[in-house]
Amino acid sequence: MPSERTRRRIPEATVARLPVYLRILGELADDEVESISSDGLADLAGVNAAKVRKDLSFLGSYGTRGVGYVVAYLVYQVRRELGLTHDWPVVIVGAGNLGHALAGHGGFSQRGFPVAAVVDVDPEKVGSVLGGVLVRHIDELSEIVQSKQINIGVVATSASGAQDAAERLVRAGVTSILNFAPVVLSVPRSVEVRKVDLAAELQILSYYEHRRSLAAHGQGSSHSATVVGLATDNGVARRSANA
Amino acid sequence: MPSERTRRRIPEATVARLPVYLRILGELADDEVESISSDGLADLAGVNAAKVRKDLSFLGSYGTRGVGYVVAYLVYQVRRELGLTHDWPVVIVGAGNLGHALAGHGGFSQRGFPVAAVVDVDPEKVGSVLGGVLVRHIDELSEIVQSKQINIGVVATSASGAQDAAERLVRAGVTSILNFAPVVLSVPRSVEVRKVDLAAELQILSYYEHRRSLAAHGQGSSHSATVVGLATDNGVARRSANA
DNA sequence: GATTGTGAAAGCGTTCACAGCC
DNA sequence: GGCTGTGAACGCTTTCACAATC
Repeated sequence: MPSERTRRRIPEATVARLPVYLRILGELADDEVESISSDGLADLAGVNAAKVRKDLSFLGSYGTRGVGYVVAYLVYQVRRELGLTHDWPVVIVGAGNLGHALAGHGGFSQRGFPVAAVVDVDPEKVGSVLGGVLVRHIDELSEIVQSKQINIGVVATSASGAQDAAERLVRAGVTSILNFAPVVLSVPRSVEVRKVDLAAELQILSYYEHRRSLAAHGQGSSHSATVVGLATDNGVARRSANA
Repeated sequence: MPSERTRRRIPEATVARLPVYLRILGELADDEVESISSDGLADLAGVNAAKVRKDLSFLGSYGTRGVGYVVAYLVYQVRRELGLTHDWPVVIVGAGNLGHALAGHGGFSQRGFPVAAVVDVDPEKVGSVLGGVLVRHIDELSEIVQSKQINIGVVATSASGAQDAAERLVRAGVTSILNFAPVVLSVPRSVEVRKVDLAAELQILSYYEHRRSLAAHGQGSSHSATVVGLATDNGVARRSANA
């Protein structure tokens, strides 16, 4: 009999939404809200209620029909599923602009990801203090990762330094990487990589802006009815727009 | 006859990958590579060749059978599709840690998104210079957006300031927002929002790390064969891993 | 009466596999 | 022979709709 703990794998799309639910549930708990319906949660998360119910059903049956979900209990279950029952110290590679901001950004430690170390290749930067953490030389990476039991590394180098940083992290024993450099990292399949590509995000927005301007100038193909939607700004209100 | 310019809408997933192809094509051009096959591009982008061909086919038939794609021509076509034939000035709201890093980050202007302005609510911060841009008061937002014809805004405030920042941006006339604050923004449907949620990214990595540790400790359900995969680290090689 | 949990349907996105073209 | 472009198959994700439960 497989342990009750190891249930079916959770779809990627659901995993990506759990942190959003978790944050909202935390806020509700702070406001001393005791329970919430899938509808309410959906509203706050900007998704629809069916999705919330499906997503949460992958964790188990933690709601009560006719009532909703008990906030505190659900927080506990989501945290457990995400592996947030203990802290995950991270190491940041790159003490430049971005590494600086990330180390100084309280949100990390606050949410269970204390910055255990910052390393850089540049000896000039070694020794300075970033967000309360001493910057060390990248050659010390292995020792740091080992001694502090770090599983997650953050690549905050320039594009040209990123692949090397990733390889060093992998060699040091890190198995998950969050990559801020605009490069496709080459790592063993066993290493999980997520990327945050700022320029790409802006380019995606640019695509939609561009389309919009084509439509607005009557270059729209069959129906320029979509343009009407643009005009139908209902001030600043949404909530349950996705229903 | 609809203009040749306004072709079928491009799937979201494809739009999200175009910036990656574009960056790689740019590097190839710098290296004076003249043409590339879908296979080669797929390799560099970390996806498979069928996906590259499907994606590019949405732009039109710009390849040559038996040969591949001419790099310079494809760069032009992708840029045109993404609306990158002109610059898109952006305004950053929030002159804190993150706003600082973003403004100082050369990558923005370099890729066609010059930081036209940084604004903040805090009068203390107004007047200082960030990444070569003077920080102005948020009350001047409308004037700035109007006079500089800004369509894209970046929310780099704290969680508590984000919704207000978004509303001000929308009122000022911005129609696309890149949100770095850990909040679900409520905006009119006509406004495009993309979010970058650092804590969420780390929590997603934590999920996979956590799973891994469950499997490693023999708590795996049916087959712990996946663990073997972990041991099969082939040093640091991947490329075409997705094929 | 309210709300969850979930099969079934619909909608997207990815991959296959091959005809078409150089 | 090599490589693109694409219909068709497949798989994942979302949404619907309703029986089960409080």
